Amino acid sequence: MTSAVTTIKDVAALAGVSPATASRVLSGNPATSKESRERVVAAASELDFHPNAQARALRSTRTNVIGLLLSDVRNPFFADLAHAAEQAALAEGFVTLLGNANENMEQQDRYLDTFISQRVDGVIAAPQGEGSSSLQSLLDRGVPTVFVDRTVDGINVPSVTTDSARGIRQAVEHLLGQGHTRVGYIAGPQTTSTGRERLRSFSAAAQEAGLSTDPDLTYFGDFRSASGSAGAQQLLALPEPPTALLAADSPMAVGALATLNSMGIRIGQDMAVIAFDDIEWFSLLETPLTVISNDVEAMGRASVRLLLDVIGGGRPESIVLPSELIVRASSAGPHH
Amino acid sequence: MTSAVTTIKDVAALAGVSPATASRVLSGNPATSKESRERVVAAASELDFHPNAQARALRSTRTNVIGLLLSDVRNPFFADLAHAAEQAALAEGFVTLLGNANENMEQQDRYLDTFISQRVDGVIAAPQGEGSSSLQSLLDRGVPTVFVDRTVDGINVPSVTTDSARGIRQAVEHLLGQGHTRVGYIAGPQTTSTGRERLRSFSAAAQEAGLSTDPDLTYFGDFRSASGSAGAQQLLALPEPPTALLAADSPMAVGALATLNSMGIRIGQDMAVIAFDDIEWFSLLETPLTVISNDVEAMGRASVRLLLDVIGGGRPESIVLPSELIVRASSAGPHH
DNA sequence: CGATCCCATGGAATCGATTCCACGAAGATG
DNA sequence: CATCTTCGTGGAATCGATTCCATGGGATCG
Repeated sequence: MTSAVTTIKDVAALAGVSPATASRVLSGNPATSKESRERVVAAASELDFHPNAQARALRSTRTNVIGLLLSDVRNPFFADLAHAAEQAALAEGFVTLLGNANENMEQQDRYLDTFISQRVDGVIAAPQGEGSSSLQSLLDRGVPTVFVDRTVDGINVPSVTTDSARGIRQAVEHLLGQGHTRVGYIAGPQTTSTGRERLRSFSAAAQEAGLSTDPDLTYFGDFRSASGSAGAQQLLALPEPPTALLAADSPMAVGALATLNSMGIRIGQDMAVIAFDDIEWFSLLETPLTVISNDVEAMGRASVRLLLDVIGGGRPESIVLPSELIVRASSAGPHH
Repeated sequence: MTSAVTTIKDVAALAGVSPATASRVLSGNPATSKESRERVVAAASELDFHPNAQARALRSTRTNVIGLLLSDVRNPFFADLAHAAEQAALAEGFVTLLGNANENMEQQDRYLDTFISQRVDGVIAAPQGEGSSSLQSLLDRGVPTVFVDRTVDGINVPSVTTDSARGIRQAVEHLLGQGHTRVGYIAGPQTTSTGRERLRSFSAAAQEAGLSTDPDLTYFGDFRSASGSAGAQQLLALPEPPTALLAADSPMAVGALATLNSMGIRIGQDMAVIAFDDIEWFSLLETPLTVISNDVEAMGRASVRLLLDVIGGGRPESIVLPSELIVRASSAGPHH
């Protein structure tokens, strides 16, 4: 390990040109001769030169880093989203700083502050809450930002979201068609736009379809599996329990399934179950799960595309992707 | 949006001190008076000052960024690992650059080069392959590095791995006890240390236990679910098919399960199945899945702990975590 | 053939923090 | 009361790239 780090000066010296020329060659500036291009490239590879990204960013005010703020990569939905976004970013020459907010406001703000300090070129966020001062700082500084999956009321940045109303309406109508009238809803946290929108859509659809609007049929979870278990337990303990359950995301659905299994309640027979988000293995369950699916891959790619547009100075329109009910065996009629 | 960015000079001016003093206060240098501390902190908050991480890193040669190189976050094992590592790093004041290598050598090298350029303070990698020149560059430069889950032969860096031999031996003995003698093995890619070690352990255990060592009973997959499906198909098409399957990771197990389901083969009755890695919902399947489990959370945390030790100049011992068979219903005896 | 333009180039300033060094004031010691 | 520390401070150098600006040589044009 040679203690001295190789800098662009070393490369320039070896190539017999000035640092300015070496820099031009290495950063693709066209104002260079073929001769110096060859010499510099050879020298750089000879010295195994890796330009210092900090120095470069300091002067040029571009970092080629984007910040990706999610709730939790352990949720398959976000894992897919993270993978799609990261791969799309990489293809455009960006690397990804990952932040898991864990549905926690403080951690979200901590990451947003870090993104500001890191001077990331842009941020893709699945935000939560309302009055985040860090989010406001980010926008005040003009850091290019797009929302993905979720939005924040009153903050106008381009977003890629899912139209959950459509899938939820289909689900409600499907359940009604199967003879269900009391449907338990395991809601997401009302601090997220998706949590709110899905609950609103469900309530509206339930009312229109003539399902019971008993408020006890709604349980407020937090998008994590433990709350799905708790929700299922509470709903089943009602004097007049539901005959069907709809969970607002897949971890809560998993939690609910675990509860049902452990109570010996047969899914699709004693209890219909529908989950939001289609996860690969949901179709492998004893009773394949009926789901409201959306295209996560497309969402991840679209968010990067939008962000690049914003970075480039554009003002792209927000994108709303469709959701759709996929009927499998878990949503059969009530047991008689 | 004021066009001028606020720098530490602005903070210093507002606080009535020099930039040097402001810097000392903001970076926690104890050589500061209470008075200037208060004034600087107040000024910084008043101006919503976020120090430029690039400038700081350039001078101080510390970035407070670590690079995390994984195969694919969509694999729940790596998602759990990423989450644990990222949270542990955050608690120590580090943010995480995420790289998905996708079991692809070029992409791995691309990320390692990026990590070098970004001058990350350390790298946690689940590597693959052998003669990666980028990996060699990383180590030649003395970038603190630890391996997690996987290692590279001939490269001596601290690592956190799983002793898969133990769990595999238990699985083989368990299957033998259930009367199985032909066990199909869906192996991981032999370009990874885990792929090799698990195959070696399985072969050794199978031989010792007296199971069939027919080479056709081994299918070489790539740790992705499609190869699990293909593997199950090929193994079942043998003239003398196995009565049990062991998959070297969870996505391949999922693929195999999908194939078995679609062929109408009943898991735990017509075919025993055991998977490596315990995923939350494996116990929710029609036939809860017998697995070889390991503590991913602990692995993630340990890798950060080791890395911090290396960054601090230590030479920590590698850690090997145990694996253990968890018997559920999917591994019953062969059907008669 | 002289004036003009273009293009590759090098020198030097610059980005925004940290840190070395020197300095003066205050407190400790004999 | 003189000397020696200790401590907080500011000025200036520094990290390693990019980029502005000036320059000289060759091609182009009238």
